[in-house]
Order: sequence, then structure tokens, then C-alpha cells
Amino acid sequence: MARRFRGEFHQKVDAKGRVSIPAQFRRVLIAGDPNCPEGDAPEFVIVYGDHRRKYLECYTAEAIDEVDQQISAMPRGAVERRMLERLFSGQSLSTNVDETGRLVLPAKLRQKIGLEDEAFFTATGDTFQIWKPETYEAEELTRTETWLEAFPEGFDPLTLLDGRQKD
Amino acid sequence: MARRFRGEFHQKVDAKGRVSIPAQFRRVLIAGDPNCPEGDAPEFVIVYGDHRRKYLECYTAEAIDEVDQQISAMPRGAVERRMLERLFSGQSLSTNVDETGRLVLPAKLRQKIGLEDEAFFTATGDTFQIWKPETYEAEELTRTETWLEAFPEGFDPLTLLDGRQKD
DNA sequence: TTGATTTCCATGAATTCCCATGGCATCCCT
DNA sequence: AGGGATGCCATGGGAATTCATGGAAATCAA
Repeated sequence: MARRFRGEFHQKVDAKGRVSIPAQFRRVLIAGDPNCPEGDAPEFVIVYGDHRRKYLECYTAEAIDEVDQQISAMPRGAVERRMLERLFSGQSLSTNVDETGRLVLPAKLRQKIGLEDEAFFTATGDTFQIWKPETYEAEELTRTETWLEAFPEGFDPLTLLDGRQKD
Repeated sequence: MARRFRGEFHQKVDAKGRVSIPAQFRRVLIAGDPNCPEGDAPEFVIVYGDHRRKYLECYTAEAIDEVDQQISAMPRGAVERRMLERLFSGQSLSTNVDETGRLVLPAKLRQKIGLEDEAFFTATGDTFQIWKPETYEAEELTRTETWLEAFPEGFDPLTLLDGRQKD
């Protein structure tokens, strides 16, 4: 069924770093973990990146497999390959959803993105991101604003899709 | 048969946010969901957008797939792509029609467009929109009104179809 | 031991499921 | 043409289940 993530959610983070994963996302994670023990507890991967990245990006088991494969298809020793390996292998963490639908974020990761008592989840197609709400607003929303300002009043982003009739 | 949505309808919204989808629209939704479990319950997607959008836009499964594909064909990292991803993946919700032909609008969405006990459905080709009736009248009608006024008396919109060009 | 994980249980609120009703059309039979 | 009988459609109500979240107990780590 649902192969892609959709929607935005605000969830509580408790003192132990536990966060409920939005039920809709959970279903996608389950669908995206081929050897998921029947009903529950799918595994998935959190990529946190270097100090510049202010959010956590989450991949389904399948999605990360795909990325890993693409990387290992690159020539050994290539700088690009090294960079990608560092990001996706090194600066990432494999984990799983628990029986109550939660994920535990280690203190290290919470600190990294400044997460306190609330987390903001946003879908981005075949992955989803976890932000500190304030950061998301400051970063992403103002970025959108200024981007939109370049367009005429009442501009509809949909026109961007009008590359439609594959030229 | 019915591939496009047509018509305008007023429907009740109950305390749980349930709204009957006009039967005609339902048929289009069914036709537009390739792996719809035979008789009923097609899935579809509601795009709600950011704070300035005052209505909900509904896409058939096929229509949204097409949009998703177009987006993923854009260069990764491009600002436009990011914006569209936010809109179509983030600010959207995947749902389905229930056995009684209704759709459930979460409180979050109802509040967003100020929906109370009545909803106004209007077809827009391969999507349809859901408005708070009052908003629709205030916003949309006066908008097309003033737009039409820019044309001479007795202007026939059909002429717009002629030397059709972008923008 | 002491702080940190991990398990397991608890609960209110929200959401889903299931069954019910009244209003219109339509169909059909005589 | 009368007059049900049938069936789809828009709505309602309540029960059953899921979800998000909190806290205590059990397990580790060092």
C-alpha cells in the first residue's frame, strides 16, 4: 500500500528520548522492511550527517539498501564514493521501531539537532525528516518565503510543474 | 468512463469530521485508483499547502503519481524540487474513501480552512477542491468576477481556447 | 552503586468500524 | 397510471480499536 511518506506531524519527546513515530509513517516503514517480523518492529536507518545538517533523515530498509548499492557501484577509492560512504555508513544509525510505535533517539542525536521536548516530522517522498520545530520554521519557512518573493503576487507553485508536456 | 471531476456540491460535515464525497466524484476516484480493491474504498491524496491556501485540493491516486514522478525527475537539490516536495509530500495527506462513501477530515485540516458544519466541493478537471462555503464565495467568486471584468462586455471565454499559449 | 537503557503496563483521546435511518429516484408489476 | 418494492445516497450514533504518551519495573554498563 502506502509506499511513500506523506504529511507533517508534531510529536512529544520525553526525557528518555522516546518519540512516537506517526502511525502513517510506521506503516510505510513496515512496508519498506522486507524481513520485518510479521506485524511489527520494522528496522530503518537514520542519517544524521555532519555538523551542518540540522535534521535527521530517515530511510526505510529498502530505500537505504538502494542507496548502499548505488554507492558500492562507484569506483573504489573515488573521492565521491568516500564522501558518500562517510555520510551513509558512518554518519548514520540503524535502528527500529519498538512495539509501542516509538523510536528512541540517543542523547547524542538529540543534542546534534537541538531537540528538546517536541519533534517535527515532515515527509519528503521516500524518506522523512525529523526537526526541532523552531529550527524548521526558522530555516525552511523563511527560505520558502524569500524564494516565493522572487515571484509575482499570488504565484502558484504548481506552474513549476508545467514542464509537463515533456518538451 | 468518468475521468474528470465535474460539478459543485454542498455536503454536511459532522462532529467527527466525516464528509460524504459526492457520488459522482467517488466514481472518478475509483477509476483513478488502479489497485483499488474492486468495488470500493479508493485511495487518494489531499494537498493542503501552507497557511495561505484556504482550500484542500484532492488528487486521484493516478494524478498524484504523475505529480510525484515529475517532481522526482527534477534535479536533486534544486530549490524548485524542494519546494514542490514540501508541498506535495509534506503538506499533504494520503487517505481513502470509506465503505459508506465518506472521507474523514482530521481536525487539523478542518481548522486550517475554517471548516465547520458544511463543505463546498468544486470540480477542477483532474482534481477537486474542498472549501468552507463562505470562503469560496468571498474569495473565488469575486476573484473570477474581477478577472472577467477585464474583458469587454459579453466576452466569450471560449475564445481563450484559440491561440492558446503559455502564461 | 548509579545512571542509563530497555521492557512492560496504563490511560485518555482520537480514529475507525459497524450498523441504522430517511429521502429520493427508478424499476416493475398488474 | 397507481403503488409498492428496490436501491443508491447522504447522514447519524455508538462501540471497538488504535494512537500518542506517561510512568514503573527490570536490565545493563562500568
